Amino acid sequence: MPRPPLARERVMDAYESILIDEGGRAATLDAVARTAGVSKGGLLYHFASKDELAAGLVARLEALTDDDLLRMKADSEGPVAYYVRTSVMEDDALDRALIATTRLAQGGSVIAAAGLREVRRRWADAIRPHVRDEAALDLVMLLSDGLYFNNSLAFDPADPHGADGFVPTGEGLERLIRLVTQMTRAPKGSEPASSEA
Amino acid sequence: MPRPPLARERVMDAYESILIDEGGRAATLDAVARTAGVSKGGLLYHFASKDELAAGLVARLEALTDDDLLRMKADSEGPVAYYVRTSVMEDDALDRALIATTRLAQGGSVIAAAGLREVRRRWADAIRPHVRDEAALDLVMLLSDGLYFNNSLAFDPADPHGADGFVPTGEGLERLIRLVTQMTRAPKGSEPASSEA
DNA sequence: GTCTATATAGCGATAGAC
DNA sequence: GTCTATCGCTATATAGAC
Repeated sequence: MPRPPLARERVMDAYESILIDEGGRAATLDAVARTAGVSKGGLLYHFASKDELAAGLVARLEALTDDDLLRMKADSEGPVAYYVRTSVMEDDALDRALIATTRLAQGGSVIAAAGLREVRRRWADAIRPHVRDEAALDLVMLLSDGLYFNNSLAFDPADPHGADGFVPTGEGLERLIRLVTQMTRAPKGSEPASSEA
Repeated sequence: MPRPPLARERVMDAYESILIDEGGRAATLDAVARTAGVSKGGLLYHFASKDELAAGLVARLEALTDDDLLRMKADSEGPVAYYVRTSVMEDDALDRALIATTRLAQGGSVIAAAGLREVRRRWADAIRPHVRDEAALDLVMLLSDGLYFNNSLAFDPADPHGADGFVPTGEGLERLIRLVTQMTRAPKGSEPASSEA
């Protein structure tokens, strides 16, 4: 990798943070530059337009998704439990990129919406061999989408009522994971690692 | 009801349509007025500010939700099947208000986010007595959220690949509904219509 | 590679005629 | 109740100095 300049990464981080904390409308070039500690001109050297900023975010999301797919494969609990568990926002790099991209997509960014569909497709492909059928796959994917959706509606991170109890945590989450893994598990000795159409 | 002026409703419809088709950023006063066939001044007579426009949308969403809760209660298949089935966008009035409000919320509108949480709470309260436990309720609610979320990512209504196969339809949807209703059904003779904490 | 200064356009909202 | 005209602000993007 050509290892990107530090300022570029700082701009990207600032863009992400503003999208997450204040929504798409607040993510102006001015606000992003100020938060990143550079001038508007400095920002525009690295990202020549707002569209390039969005494209940079999608690229970051896709790279982080690749990393996550490797961790998912290696997880001892299995992909379904891993996927559902990691869908409750922990504020790690992947969660942040995902929420930020979601905000952009809802604002009308075509490139962000396409990026979201692409990473979702990758996750679905990785999970498909481990569930019993397409209905089970739909269930797992949609459940995860629902978790991210609810998290993405909580704007004020200091407000514990942001997600308003719709995102289970702790024991509630564990019970949900047990319910879903039981409901979707592929029959023993079917296709634990094979390919499927 | 004092029956609102026609122009007011036309403005609201236009606002909704633009939010759905082009996203929150495109929903400017100019664009809304043009689509509604009134001038900007005319629009601002009915809605004195952009915030009032957003508040009007939330009010419409809440009214449509009340209607839907009545239909849900009366549905012969039961609330869970009804709720999941009606979560795949059919482009009816409720779906449109819900997607439009979602767009606003993701853009950073606090009032829209609060409105969404409120209607979601009403649906959850109506469904709770009909499922086995809180984990089952979480599952149903999150699944529905996931369906709406995916639908809300398909911007171009002419593009059938917008939701990219993640939203099951036809037989796929029926299988999903069967899976979920079986998974969450309350034990026979528990509390089919009682109240619960 | 980063800055300041500025061009240009679009937005929300007001004022006042009809 | 609806219109036109316009103000003041903010946004994206460019030009050019350092």
